[in-house]
Amino acid sequence: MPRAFSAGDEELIEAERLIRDRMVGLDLDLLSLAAVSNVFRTATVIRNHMERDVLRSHQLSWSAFVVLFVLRIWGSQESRRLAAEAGISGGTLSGVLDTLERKGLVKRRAVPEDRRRVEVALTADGTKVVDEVMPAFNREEALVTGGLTDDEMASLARLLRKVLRTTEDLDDR
Amino acid sequence: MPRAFSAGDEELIEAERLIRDRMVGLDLDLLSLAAVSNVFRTATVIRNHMERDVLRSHQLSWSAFVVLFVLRIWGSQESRRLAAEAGISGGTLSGVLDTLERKGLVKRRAVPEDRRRVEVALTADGTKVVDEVMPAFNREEALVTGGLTDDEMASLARLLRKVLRTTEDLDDR
DNA sequence: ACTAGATCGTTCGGTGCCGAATAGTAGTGT
DNA sequence: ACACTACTATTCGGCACCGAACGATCTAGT
Repeated sequence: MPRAFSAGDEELIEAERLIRDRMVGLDLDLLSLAAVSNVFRTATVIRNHMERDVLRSHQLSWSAFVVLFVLRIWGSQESRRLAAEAGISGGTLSGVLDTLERKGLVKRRAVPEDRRRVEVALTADGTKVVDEVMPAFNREEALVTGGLTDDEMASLARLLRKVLRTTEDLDDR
Repeated sequence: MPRAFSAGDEELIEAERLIRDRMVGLDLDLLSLAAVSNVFRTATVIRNHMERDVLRSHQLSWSAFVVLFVLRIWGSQESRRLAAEAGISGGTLSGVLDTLERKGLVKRRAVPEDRRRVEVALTADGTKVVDEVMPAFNREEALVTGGLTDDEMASLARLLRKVLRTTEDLDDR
């Protein structure tokens, strides 16, 4: 998303005016546009920051880390649920699991009752990696949210959850 | 990010308790964790929604649309700035521009004064595509933020801008 | 039993994405 | 003039990503 949407309040207002001028007649909802744009821009910047400063030194991609984290917190999972929790498609998960299995951080196991399904579990090495990375990751999370009070962090999380649920409801239809 | 972080307040609290239990001794900042997690989860869900319901029918990827949008609003750009505005690396932009140029939506032009640089401009077709897609895109933005009041949307944008700026400052060091 | 349909994980094609390496160009100092 | 440094866009390798197509497996209905 365009940088100027997010650089500061003054620039935001100017950006909105510019958009309204260039898109005259298109009748855009600029409040929604600004809110959604900032979600994307913030996510991109934080993700890049995390990949560079935390994950790279452990040779982990973003999705690989998310998968390991989900397994660490919620325990062994079947592929389908794991993909949903990690927010990636089944096809993508297959590739990520190939990578993680090659590194010995994760293990696939056939489910006896239903041979279509596969259960994924952390190995001891995998557990060790999450426990090393997670604190470093969380330290950076605290840094990037350092400009917010506790109330603002909670408020941010609450507003995002609302948008999230609304979008999921739209998709479920 | 894990679904349970975001499904609702009760589940969030349970998820936090679960994380604290599983990660005991790691001393995590759960407020930061929840805020950042929700940024990612929300961005992913909205992006997937937009790609499926708005961009697919126009054969556009997310980044391709962002590039077209930036060019439409801010006019012709040189590659370097365009990549920064779109939030992607220079290497990625080269590929995206190849795709867009192949479709005839965009045109590269050498800058006479400095032959290293390249200026990118929308074609007439490209302009037409943005003007078709943008209103549909914005309608979906309004839908996904439909659960928020105007004040909440503005507040969400403001909090995200704060996090964004903090992260950018971290990266600039 | 048997078939029709649903559901699972994987594979595949096309694209995006990054960082590193590269080639070409410009500016600076000597 | 010349080297040195800095900067540009591109190419490349490796991984991620999606949706569609696929093969294997389970389930329901007959």
